[in-house]
Amino acid sequence: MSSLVMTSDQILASARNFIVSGGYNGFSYADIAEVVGVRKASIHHHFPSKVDLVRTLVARHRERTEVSMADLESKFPDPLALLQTYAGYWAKCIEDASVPFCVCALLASELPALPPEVAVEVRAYFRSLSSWLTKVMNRGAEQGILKFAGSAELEAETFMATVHGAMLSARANGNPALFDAILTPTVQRLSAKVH
Amino acid sequence: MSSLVMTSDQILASARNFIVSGGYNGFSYADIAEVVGVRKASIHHHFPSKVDLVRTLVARHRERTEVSMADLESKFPDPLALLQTYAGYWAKCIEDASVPFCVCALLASELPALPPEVAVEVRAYFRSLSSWLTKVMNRGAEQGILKFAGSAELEAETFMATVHGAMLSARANGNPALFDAILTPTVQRLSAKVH
DNA sequence: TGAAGTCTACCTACTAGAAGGTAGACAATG
DNA sequence: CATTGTCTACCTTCTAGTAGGTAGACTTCA
Repeated sequence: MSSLVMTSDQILASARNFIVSGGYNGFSYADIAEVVGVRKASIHHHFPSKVDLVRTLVARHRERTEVSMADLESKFPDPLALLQTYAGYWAKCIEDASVPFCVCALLASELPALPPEVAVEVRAYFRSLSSWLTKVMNRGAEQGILKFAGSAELEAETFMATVHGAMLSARANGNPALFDAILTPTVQRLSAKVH
Repeated sequence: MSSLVMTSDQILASARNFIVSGGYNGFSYADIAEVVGVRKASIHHHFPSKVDLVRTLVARHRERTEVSMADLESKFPDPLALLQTYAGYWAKCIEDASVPFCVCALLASELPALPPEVAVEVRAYFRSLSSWLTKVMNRGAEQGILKFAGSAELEAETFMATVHGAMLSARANGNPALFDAILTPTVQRLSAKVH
C-alpha cells in the first residue's frame, strides 16, 4: 500500500484488458509486466500463480457487479428502466472502447479449457447475473411493466444471451454501434406499453 | 491421399475440436500430434504454420456453411422452416456434444488478439452468415410468413446474436438444453401466424 | 522393362525463444 | 527490526518452427 495506485490493482486491470482482448491463454506475466512497469517476479509476489490472478479478477468482477446491480435497483425502481440502464452501461463501455467485452463472457467461451478454479468463478458470475435478471423480469411482470410469453427465468436467459451475442457481433463486425442497435429494440420489445 | 481418412483432414478436425473448447491459444501442434497419432513435424508438412492451419480451417468452415445454406434453401423454401432448421441443427450439435460451439464465434471473441490472416477469415464468416439471414428475413417479410418491427438487417443481426449468446449460456450453465429453450421461442416470435 | 528421378508423407533430432514459476538479495518504511 | 515490495538471476517445460533424412509410390524415357 505504498503508492496512490496500488500495483496489484494495476496488475488486475491489465490482466482484464488482456483477457477481454484475447482470453485466458492470450497473455503472459511478461505482457503484464511490460504494461505495469514491474518485473515478472513482482507479479508473482502479488499473485503467486496465473490461476490466482484470474480467479481473483473474476471473483472481484462478480462482487462488483452484484454491488452495482443492488445500487441500480435502489436508483431505478422501474424494471424497464433497470434493463435500459444495464444495456446502456454496456453500450457506453463498448462504444468508448473502455471495456469492449465482458471478461466473464470471454472466459465462459473457453470454459472447457479453463483451470477448474477459474471455471468455478465464471459459472458463479453467470448464475449471479441470471438470477438478478430473473428477479427483474418477475417484478416487471408483476407490476405490469414488462410483458413476455414464457417464464421469467427463460426471458432472463434469453436477454443475457442477446447481450453477450450482441457484444460478439459488434466485435466481429468492427461496429461498436451494433450493440446498441440490437439491444434498444430488444429492451423495447419487453415493455408492456403500446409501441 | 494414401489412406481412406486423410491425415490433413484429421488434423483440421482435431484443431477445430481444440479451438471450440479453448480458442486459438488453447492448443499446440503437440496436442494435435497426440490426437491424430503423427509427429509434430508431419503437421508442419501439411500446414507450415499455425496461422496456415487455422486460416484453412476457418475458410473451409465458411465455404461449407455457404454450401449447406444453399442446400437448405432448396429443401425448405419456407423462411420460417429455414430458421427452425438452422436453429435445430445447432441444437442437435450442442446436445449430442459433437460440436458444442461455433468455431467462428469462439475465434470472433478473441478477434483483437488473432493473427490478421485468421481475423480476416473470421470476419468473412460473420458477413456471409448475416447476409444469408438478412436474405431469409427479407423473403419471410415479403411472403408474410415472418413479422418483425425493424429492418431485415437488424433482425438478422439480432437473431445471430441470440444464437451465439445462447451457445455461450448453454456452455456457462453446463446445460446443453438451454440453447433450444432459448431458440425455439425466439424463432416462434418471428412467425407471422397467430400464436 | 527397368533405371533414374521426383513427389508425398512421414520421421528423428534439433533450435531459439517464451511460458509459468522460484530463490534469494536489497531497499524502504511503519 | 520485521514486513512489504521490488529486483536480478535463474530453472523447467512448452512453444512454433527447422534441418535433414527415409520409405514408398508415381513418372519419365532410353
